[in-house]
Amino acid sequence: MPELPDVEAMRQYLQATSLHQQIEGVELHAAEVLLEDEARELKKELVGRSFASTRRHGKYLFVALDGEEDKAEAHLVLHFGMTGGLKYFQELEDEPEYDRLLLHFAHGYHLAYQAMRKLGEIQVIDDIDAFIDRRELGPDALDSDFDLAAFQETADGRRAMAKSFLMDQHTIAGIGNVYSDEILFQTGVHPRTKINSLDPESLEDIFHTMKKVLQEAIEVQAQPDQLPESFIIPHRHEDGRCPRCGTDLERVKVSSRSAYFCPNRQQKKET
DNA sequence: CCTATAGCCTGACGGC
DNA sequence: TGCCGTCAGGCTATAG
Repeated sequence: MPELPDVEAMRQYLQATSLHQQIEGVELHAAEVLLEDEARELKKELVGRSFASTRRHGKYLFVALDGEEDKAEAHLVLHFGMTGGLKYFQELEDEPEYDRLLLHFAHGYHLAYQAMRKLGEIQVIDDIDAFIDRRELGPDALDSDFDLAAFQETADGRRAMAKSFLMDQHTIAGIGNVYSDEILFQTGVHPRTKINSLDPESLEDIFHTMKKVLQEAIEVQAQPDQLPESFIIPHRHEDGRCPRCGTDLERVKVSSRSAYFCPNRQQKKET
């Protein structure tokens, strides 16, 4: 589930539940591939400290660690891959399946990072901006500094298909398979349209729709069943029909991902 | 520089 | 029932 709105919902969730509680224990369960550092280092970094604040960039969640003065600035980095999530709970019987990182707080509550498929990432870093640079992440899609002019600049000269363009984290950080479908659906652009073949008005429409769709999804905590029926997301499955004209939705591969679209409202534009 | 493709990881589901 | 292929809202490395 984790695209920008989902990660933002998790950020708010962690922010609301897990700040300012001392971490007493750290458990790792079959988490090797998720860890950049040695597991022992991760535990050493976390135990005795607490979470002070949160920040998100694209699909990455950063949690600042508070604590001993002699320790350097540090942030826990969480990336959720395709199946990751967070759960805060009190009773150990509520421990979720496939939890890879389990934190025990001083007052008896627990926070679990769980992920069935180990495609995510867990590590501790000292500098968020350096991390974003190192990963060559593009601007966060919802960053207010990322305005229309900046968007037009990133699109300039790009021959990629619209869907691939929106999903490229080096270009814009935060949009994945599902929300790229939504943005293109709402702008009436076929997912295989080449970015450099779009007229300026369509490109501008994509930009504004991108901001609006992501914002709206955050407002409902990225829960698909809370999104408007007029979105394509609730209908994004085999047998799904366009909520605006009733046409059977089609599915095509774009960059080896499944793109759902309405063949009536999203006509392919040849280059 | 750019874009497209395989591979990583694990489980669910449908067809034979 | 068991096996096999495909698919799943991720990213990186590599090939063209």
